[in-house]
Amino acid sequence: MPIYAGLPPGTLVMLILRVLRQEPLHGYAIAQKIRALSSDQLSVEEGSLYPALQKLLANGWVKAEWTTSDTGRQVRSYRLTSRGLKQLETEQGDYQRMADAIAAIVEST
Amino acid sequence: MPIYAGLPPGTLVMLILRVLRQEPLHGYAIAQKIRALSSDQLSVEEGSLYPALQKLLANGWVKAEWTTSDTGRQVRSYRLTSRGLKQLETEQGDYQRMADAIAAIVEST
DNA sequence: CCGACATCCATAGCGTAGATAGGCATAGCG
DNA sequence: CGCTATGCCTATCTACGCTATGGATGTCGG
Repeated sequence: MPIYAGLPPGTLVMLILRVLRQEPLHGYAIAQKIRALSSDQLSVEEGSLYPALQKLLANGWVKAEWTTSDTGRQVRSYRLTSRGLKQLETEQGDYQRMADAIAAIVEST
Repeated sequence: MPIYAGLPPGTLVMLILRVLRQEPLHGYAIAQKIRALSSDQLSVEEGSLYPALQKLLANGWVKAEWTTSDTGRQVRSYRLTSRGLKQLETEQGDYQRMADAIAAIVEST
């Protein structure tokens, strides 16, 4: 009876864009980074991640490139585009407004 | 185009329980109160609200009673139960953990 | 050497939950 | 009398993350 095991719906794209803002990463590394930065609070399942990355590609928010990782393995590296950065800022703003609105209710007397 | 026009998924139950903590309210008034407390940022559609209230009733988190409103109208008033209060505290804790985890990522260098 | 395990990419189908779109009814007001 | 706001409710749609599954490659202990 899971309320929501993993991520709050609507935040996955924002979080992916956010971790890609600092440096290009491949899929698996994106999931690990989100997990690490949240101290294991948030987990990105692969069945969520890869479809999401397809969507980001389709919208032109990221560009993908097959490269060789430092472990000598073929990996698909995703880089944030300028459109992606703009989208990130929009989504962060939307999220912040929501979070503030909810906080206003929860903290109301 | 906002990703989510209304509420962030997973928060509706928490918000209903929260506004009922202060006083019993009928459905329509719940929606208005959430909207007002959030300065019109959050809107609860009736098609979301009433099914959610059924769920709260089924779980024993609220009790319903037909009463007469101050406008002389028959309304169904919902009152928070002790189980509902406990549920509210759980959900607020879960939400806060999520919000903190997301903030940690968004605010990471 | 080999099997176990972690890394890595990807898709199909499912479940949950809010949104949309209706239906029905009453009170107040011009 | 219509019009608007109030008030309750259900059927159906849709968005989105999850589960399950499949496959491939590198590493390391025994």
